[in-house]
Amino acid sequence: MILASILSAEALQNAGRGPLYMKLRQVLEEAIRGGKLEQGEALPPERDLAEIADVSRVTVRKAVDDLVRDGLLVRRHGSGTFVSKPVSKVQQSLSRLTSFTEDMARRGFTTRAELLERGIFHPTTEEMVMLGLSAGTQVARISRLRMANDTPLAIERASISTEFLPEPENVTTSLYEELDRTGARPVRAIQRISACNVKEADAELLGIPAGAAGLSIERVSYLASGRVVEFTRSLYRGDAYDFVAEMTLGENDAAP
Amino acid sequence: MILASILSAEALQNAGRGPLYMKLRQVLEEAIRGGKLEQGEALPPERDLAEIADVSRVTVRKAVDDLVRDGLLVRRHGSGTFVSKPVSKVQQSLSRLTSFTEDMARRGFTTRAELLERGIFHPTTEEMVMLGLSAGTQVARISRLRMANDTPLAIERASISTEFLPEPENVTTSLYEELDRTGARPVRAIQRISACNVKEADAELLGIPAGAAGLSIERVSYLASGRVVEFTRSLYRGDAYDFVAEMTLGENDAAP
DNA sequence: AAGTGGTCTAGACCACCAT
DNA sequence: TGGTGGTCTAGACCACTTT
Repeated sequence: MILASILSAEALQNAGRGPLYMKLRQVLEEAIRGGKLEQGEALPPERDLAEIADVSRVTVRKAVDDLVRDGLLVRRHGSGTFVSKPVSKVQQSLSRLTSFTEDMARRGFTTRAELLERGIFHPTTEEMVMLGLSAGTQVARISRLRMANDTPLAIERASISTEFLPEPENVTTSLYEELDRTGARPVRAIQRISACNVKEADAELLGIPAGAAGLSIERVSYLASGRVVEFTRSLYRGDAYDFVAEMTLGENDAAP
Repeated sequence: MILASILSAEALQNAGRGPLYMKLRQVLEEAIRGGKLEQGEALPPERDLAEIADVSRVTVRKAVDDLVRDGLLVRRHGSGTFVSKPVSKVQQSLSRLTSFTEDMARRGFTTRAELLERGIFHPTTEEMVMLGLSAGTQVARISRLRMANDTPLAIERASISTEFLPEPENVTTSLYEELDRTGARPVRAIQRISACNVKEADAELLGIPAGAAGLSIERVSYLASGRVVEFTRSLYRGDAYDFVAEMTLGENDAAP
């Protein structure tokens, strides 16, 4: 076992300072980043690691926990712990309003969407405010898990006034295509981008560990008339998605 | 102790399903979000929590770990565990190129910057590529911890060709002000925004737990001539900063 | 000095996966 | 069935803060 020398109790003594689990974490991290452990390769079982490094299994788990959170390792229950294959990043330009489907197609990715929810519901207070719904009206909701090349990339939860999308079941691939058909394609959108730690349930859908960083994007789309068409919350995998924005210096503030 | 009833062993039995630490986490989370625990209020000591809920201290720590990672609780070594005060979010528009200082001043925040590093150095390979430096030339670096109303908000690490910033020690508040003075104020910039889990060292500077979500922003700024002026990596607290982008639908792709 | 969080241990049992 | 990760325990000692 090659790792025996890297992880020997003596090696740990000489590793960086701090608690044992940090030293162990650091040694493992260097082994991974340094290529001593190849992508997809299995780590020794936790019990073996504990014996090799002469620490308790709890300490091994704490070190591995960190590396899993950082995305360097992947645990598979009952199977083992493996060095992850890095996900290549995808970029989206912010200067142009496009749908996820159009966006990915342009890059040559095959996209797929798994339907999580689709139908007509009673609006939440937030939906009423964002979409400008009057009391008693209903709202169409479409929640989808977006995949690019069969890797989950984002969860998208869209709310649309039934006025513009009376038949949500017609939406199969692109929401914007269907809005085109109903004559309600938005021409302007405002996005709010922030970072968050992905909660357990969403993390499971995206295939990432709970607590991993995600890009949360709230988008409100407008018709030329100024009316709000849709309100979408998306959650992108932080390790797989970049947003690119071009900005210019000038006195031209945002359009009305 | 009010918590005794909320956290009693029986209450835990009836809480959501899953492992003990998840139930405990959920009960605590509901108590916090439901306002049963006020902001700034101290949680009972871990040992007490363990006894109240009739679980081991390790299990209590695992539940609390999660809530600390999510930012609902703050641990203070030797002092206690407290319900965090939420940080109000700040927004930055992406449609206009502004400096941090200008940006915050417009919102009425008082800003302060703690200098982390400032001087002239040998460039890294990345800096040479990004700034288009020729071999043997040097690079000016300014790293600062940005604060708004005395709360750390971002770490900013800027690299500038010495051609445009021969005397980095002149930069006190705004980098752009100094570039204005040397006649090298950029007119265009491209930003790449992504989410990441903040590493220990940076987390400490920002006053957030390691692993919390951060917005990583890489910015390359250009002169009107097209030359690159600066290359900046910023790391914003995910819980305190939003980026807002306005987009329009159209055939107008990004400018050359 | 007393109380708090931070780390660590040895051992146990369960749930899942491969064979 | 045997090996793997997932959870849990009781108890110990250390480091830091408060009094």
